[in-house]
Amino acid sequence: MKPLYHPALKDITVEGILYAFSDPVRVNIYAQIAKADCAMNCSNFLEVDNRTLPKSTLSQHFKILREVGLIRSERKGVEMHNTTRCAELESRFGDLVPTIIGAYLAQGKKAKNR
Amino acid sequence: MKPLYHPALKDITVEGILYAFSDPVRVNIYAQIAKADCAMNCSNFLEVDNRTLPKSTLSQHFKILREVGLIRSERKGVEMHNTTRCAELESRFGDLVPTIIGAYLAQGKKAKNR
DNA sequence: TTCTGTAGTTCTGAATTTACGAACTATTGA
DNA sequence: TCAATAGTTCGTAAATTCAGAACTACAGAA
Repeated sequence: MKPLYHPALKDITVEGILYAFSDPVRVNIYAQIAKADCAMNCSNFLEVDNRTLPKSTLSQHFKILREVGLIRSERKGVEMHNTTRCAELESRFGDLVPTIIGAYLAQGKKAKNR
Repeated sequence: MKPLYHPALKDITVEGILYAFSDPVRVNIYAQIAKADCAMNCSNFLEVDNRTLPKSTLSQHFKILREVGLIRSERKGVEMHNTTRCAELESRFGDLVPTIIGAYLAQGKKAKNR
């Protein structure tokens, strides 16, 4: 099995980030990892956005988040340990990622209050 | 020909905005409209990102920007008058859109300086 | 060591989405 | 009414995404 690819900070692009966040499932996953900034394995996400997703689909979403440079994934035993790369990202893109996630979460709250 | 659809402010979503910006061509078009905030017709964009695009493709990109709520398009004679809805957007999503466009433009500048 | 269960990846075909040329609509001005 | 310009819509080919099945990797038990 191929080793997981993580781009260097300098190779992370705004286009990549925007592409990754174009799917609400990925925004949701990223927001959850960011909130609980520590261990997060795929199985925590079998339910995202009230939808049950097959693990192959989830694996693809994690792969995209990883290869675009938003998260770091490390194998810990059988599980995968996913964390955000937010410190690095902030050094290069400022508030871009927090602003997107903030807007996404704020909208979610409003929707609930109806 | 069907009249052009523009969503009401309350129907604009973060998901929609992120989806629209997942394509660099659309980010580029939006950034240009925002910069020259006044008349902007499609033909100004036959060249985007150093690529020549057919007008049917451009028309689709404008349609997506419009239907997601990012721009407003009005027919003025034979041409189309495209403007951003930035005041409305800011009232609802704060800095979301300016932050995204800012990050995109900042990256472009860095790339040029190499 | 081997077996079993758990976690995740890769492969593959089907379904969906996107791109773009051709044909069409709308408007203006000769 | 005709021609020219601007843009949209249609149809299909190309590319992308989804999800089930098969596979790999590791840990713990027998």
